[in-house]
Amino acid sequence: MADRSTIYEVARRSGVSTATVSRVMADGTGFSAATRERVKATAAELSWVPSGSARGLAARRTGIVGLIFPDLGQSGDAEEESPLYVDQVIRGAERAATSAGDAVLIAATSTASGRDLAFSVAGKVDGLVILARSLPDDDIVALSRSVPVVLLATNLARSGPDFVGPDFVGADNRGGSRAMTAHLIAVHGHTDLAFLAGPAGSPDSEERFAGFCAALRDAGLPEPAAPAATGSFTEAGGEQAVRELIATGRRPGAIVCGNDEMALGALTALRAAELRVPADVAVTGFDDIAAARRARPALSTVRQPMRELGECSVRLLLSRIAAADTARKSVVLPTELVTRRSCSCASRAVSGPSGRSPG
Amino acid sequence: MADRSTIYEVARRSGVSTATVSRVMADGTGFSAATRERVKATAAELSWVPSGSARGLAARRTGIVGLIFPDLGQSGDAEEESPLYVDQVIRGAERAATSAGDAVLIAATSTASGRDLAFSVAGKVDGLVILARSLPDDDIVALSRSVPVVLLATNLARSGPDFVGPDFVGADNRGGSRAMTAHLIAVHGHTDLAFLAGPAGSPDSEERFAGFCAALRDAGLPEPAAPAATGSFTEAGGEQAVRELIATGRRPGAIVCGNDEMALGALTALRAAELRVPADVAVTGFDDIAAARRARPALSTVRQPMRELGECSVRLLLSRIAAADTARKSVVLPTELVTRRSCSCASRAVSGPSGRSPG
DNA sequence: GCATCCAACGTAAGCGGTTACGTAGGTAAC
DNA sequence: GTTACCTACGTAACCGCTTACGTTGGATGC
Repeated sequence: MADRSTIYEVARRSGVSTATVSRVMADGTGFSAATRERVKATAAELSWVPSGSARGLAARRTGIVGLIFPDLGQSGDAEEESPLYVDQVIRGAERAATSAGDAVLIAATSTASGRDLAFSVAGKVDGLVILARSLPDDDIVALSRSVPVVLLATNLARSGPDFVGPDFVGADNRGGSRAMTAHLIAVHGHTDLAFLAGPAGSPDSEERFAGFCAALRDAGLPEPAAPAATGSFTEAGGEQAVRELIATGRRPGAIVCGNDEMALGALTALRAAELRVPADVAVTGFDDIAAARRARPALSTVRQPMRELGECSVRLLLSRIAAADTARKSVVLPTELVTRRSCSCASRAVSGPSGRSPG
Repeated sequence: MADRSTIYEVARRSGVSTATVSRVMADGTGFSAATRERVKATAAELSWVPSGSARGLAARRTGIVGLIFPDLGQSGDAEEESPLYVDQVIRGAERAATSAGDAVLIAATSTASGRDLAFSVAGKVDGLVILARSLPDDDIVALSRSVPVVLLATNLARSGPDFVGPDFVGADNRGGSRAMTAHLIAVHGHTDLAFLAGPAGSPDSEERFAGFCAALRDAGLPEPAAPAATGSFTEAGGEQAVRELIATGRRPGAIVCGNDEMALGALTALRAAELRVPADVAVTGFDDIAAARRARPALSTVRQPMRELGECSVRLLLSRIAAADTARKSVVLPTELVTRRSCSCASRAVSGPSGRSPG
């Protein structure tokens, strides 16, 4: 509690200068073993902890990285255990940071306070990891002008000629979607597949659609020019999109959805239309949120390695902080196929890496 | 990236002094609207964010609170989604901090690095919330000498005459256990109940045992002098303890376990002994970890309000930071009874607050 | 018309470390 | 016995803010 003692006090009592105390505390060199012990003893005796603020100021390095994530499930998840999606990322980030001697500052952006919060955090850290859907692109661009930023699982839409965006870490959307689609074709014999896209302009959705198309091409099936339907990345969006699809008279054998929420909505719409899943139509998602496993039927999906994404993004951020003026990097982590009932699989999980590529 | 500009640069370009810039950025008073806009514009133009370190140094307040938690499930939870226990606390802490304008720094202590990590964090924050099982008591005492500390869901064993421990926030162990035991007696008619205690000296275990005894007393049943068995707070501990209990020839109608892990172990031991749960013997846990719901039979247990605990501990910490020299506080939050198959209940969840009391 | 008061600033002394640079004393080389 | 060099420190100039205190100029009171 008595946070009163300073490096001066410790130096005085140890009979050395503040420089020496500083060197000892930083595990540096330039002092004898005896001096080291004396200083450490004095510090312990005074229960002195060097001030992070003073250190940060003088050394121009706080030793803190910030993680900004969207505050999903503000309400309504009293019953539902909230998607541990974000939690895994947090844990991964913490682990990577700690093992590098840094700490992680977390902040959830509720749409209201997002901008101010983010800027407040930006001042306290050496760099920022920004998770998808935390902030509008403009704010991200603004932030990245005052502090190193790594984007996680999202990418800036704007890619002008000389615009160099922040570093990026994400999962292999294309490969995962391609693997899932190939699975539906090769294992379950589907030939009439429909893709349910997320909001227009979403890089995630576009990449997943590209993977879907690639798998069709691979199998020699006709490749659609555009997704069969489009909606927002929500249950309501998926339900709506499938309802409209059905209304057009289309009856695909399988529906590949842009994400799990949409797939969940798709299940609802299909049930309402008295179509059985997977007997009449197979449904797949993307992300493997907690609800996917609990859906009836359990949802086949593509899992993103959340913890690894968290770790990876912090590592990338730290390397960027250490070397500011190197080329922009982007890292793509492999996804994992999770096959459950909704695609007619009985097995628990067939896993397989989907690919890995530089950006 | 160009984190170059300082308050001096902003002041110069705005034609004011640094004091005015500072006042504007802190949303203070003592400047005209015109000045305010000019400064804000300049700041945005330079994409300047005030340095948290410099602010912290000058104002003696970082605006950061630290949360220290144990790094459970380092390995082996590839299949198991790790108990979201801690994650809920983190989210709660984040919410409370953010709404007070602060941020949360998180750090997981793996037994190896615990001490150093904690002290490193202590220097960067205004105060610390320390979750149960993160650190040995000695380290907690040491930390609390250099920074305000709130203990979460654990309490220091040592309570010497003039020893004033840190503030404390926890769930109503006694009330929760009492309610569960009363449920077993009143609803399911049990009269021969056994308590499976955690490690000796654990305040949690002791309080839960006390609640167990109180319920027996309430019902006019004989009250044991000591728990029927004792083990560590793990599955192995619970399994072992029940095996030994059975070996003595004892066949209680219900086993009230010190926590969920022990209860899970108990299920295993009972199965091995060919005793059916709940037909032959009822089993209950404490905590409501994720695995409790998925156990066969699903485990009846007592849920701690993790998110609320996180929120509450941060709020308490912030009030302590604001007013250092007030009496030690302790807050006890009510628990919730969660009845599932393992106590013969079919219903999903019967909830009820268990009590609330000052310390 | 003059004292009073207040809003709107400016001045400058820290806050508690880090670190470039300087120095003393001892050792090795020749 | 010098010179050169290295280890183990000390000196002091920052790092970029906050804030107590001082100042100014116009409005107000009488």
